[in-house]
Amino acid sequence: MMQVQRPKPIANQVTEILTDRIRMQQYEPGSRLPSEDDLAKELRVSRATVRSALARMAGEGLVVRRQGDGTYVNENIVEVPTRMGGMWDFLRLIEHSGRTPSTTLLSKKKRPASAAEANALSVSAASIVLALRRLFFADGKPVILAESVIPADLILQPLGPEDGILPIKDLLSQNCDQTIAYTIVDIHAELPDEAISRLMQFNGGAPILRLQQVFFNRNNLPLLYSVSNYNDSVLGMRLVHTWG
Amino acid sequence: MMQVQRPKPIANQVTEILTDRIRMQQYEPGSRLPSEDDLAKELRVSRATVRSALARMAGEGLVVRRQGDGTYVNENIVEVPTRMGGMWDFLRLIEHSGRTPSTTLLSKKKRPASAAEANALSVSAASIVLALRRLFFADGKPVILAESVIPADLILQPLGPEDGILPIKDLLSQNCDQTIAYTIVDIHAELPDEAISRLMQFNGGAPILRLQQVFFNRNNLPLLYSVSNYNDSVLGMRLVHTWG
DNA sequence: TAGTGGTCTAGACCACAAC
DNA sequence: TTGTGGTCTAGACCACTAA
Repeated sequence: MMQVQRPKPIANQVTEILTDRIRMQQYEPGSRLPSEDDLAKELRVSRATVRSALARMAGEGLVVRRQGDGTYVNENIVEVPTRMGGMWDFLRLIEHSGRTPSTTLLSKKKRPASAAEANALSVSAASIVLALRRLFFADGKPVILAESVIPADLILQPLGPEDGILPIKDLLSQNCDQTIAYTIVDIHAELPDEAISRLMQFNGGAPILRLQQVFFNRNNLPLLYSVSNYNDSVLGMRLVHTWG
Repeated sequence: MMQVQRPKPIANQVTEILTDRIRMQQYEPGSRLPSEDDLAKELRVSRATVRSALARMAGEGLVVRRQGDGTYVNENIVEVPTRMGGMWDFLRLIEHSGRTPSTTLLSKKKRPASAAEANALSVSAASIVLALRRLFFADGKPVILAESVIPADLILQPLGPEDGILPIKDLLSQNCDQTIAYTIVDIHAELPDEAISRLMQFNGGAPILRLQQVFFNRNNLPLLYSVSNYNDSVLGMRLVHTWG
């Protein structure tokens, strides 16, 4: 099931190299990186390629660039999961917060879509979908309860017993041969109902974050609709937004 | 107080032109844009410049690009405020949702910083800050209650009577000569206390979204700390995330 | 003034999808 | 096969900051 490894784009490799150096503190927080010309010479690539990598890292907030001065490691950003995929890969998100992640598959079944699901996925009412209910833990404590719904006709390869706990990105790739291009997220504050409170071991009346997401591929085909209940008293939700 | 207008970068102008054409439906939702070569010829710029503009628009989800095929207007994105600034400019955000925005300044005063504020702004405990409490309305209904706090020593120009209702971006620019480079946002679900419920005209026990933000300039200097209480039952919070 | 990042160009070649 | 976007290069010039 492993895909063939075609050579990665040079700019991505440069991004990885520089990101690794920052993570390994080879470039210390707050310090200045070598100039674009120096990096280009060292890595044997053009300055444009280095710039493309640095622009991406600046967009994620990992570095700050100052014209006439230099490129600096952003010391405020170290613990923020600013990577695109990382935000919706709950296991990595929890791990990133310094806790031990784990997950269980509560249920996996095919059923007719609800009205809201059919609407979100642009499929006809009550058409068949595969529904996965999953619970994610941080240090053994439940933090995220997610229900993901996929149109049944997208599934090319039946899910094996281990596939239910895969990140959705990988599940869509392996079982549907689909790649996520973008997602639209609606964020709401909710009071958990009794079923959710029980599963997430709530006792007080604390509110939770509820994220409703639709994932699309490059052809604007809705791939997956997901509702995540997010216990933000345990695991904070943090974003970085860059300007320009 | 108007700044001099230096010529805008060509790539930004191209971005604006193409974005306008999409907004004006000159390029219809779902339709294919002219090829990069054609746009470059038409606008008399290099293909690299066109690509820079299109890459930005694709990063915001406004268009979808398909190698070997073309660049398409994303029909799912029309109402999503994906622009970087737009997310935290509440007046524009409300306007974008199709309602009439308005705002009032509840209070404006200098006072010592709280412990949380001093920590967020990296200033010494109880140093003087300017605090603005603002309430934003959509069609006359209160939707966002925000308290913004600026270190007093950043303020070069005293705030006039009209400055209290400016977007923070403009306020920081005009009165502090500062530009926002990025912001770190923490999102939580909260039950509003009695004071907030009264100001936002709540009656039931519905939870709200609370956003805590710190805005930084390119020198990593904290400029402003803001706590926004967000009535998401009136005004939904929606984000777009692109991959790649 | 020297060195940095910011912008832009022209051109080459590749990967991919539609016809 | 053709045309599209994806990648990369080399080089020029500009804008800004620090010394």
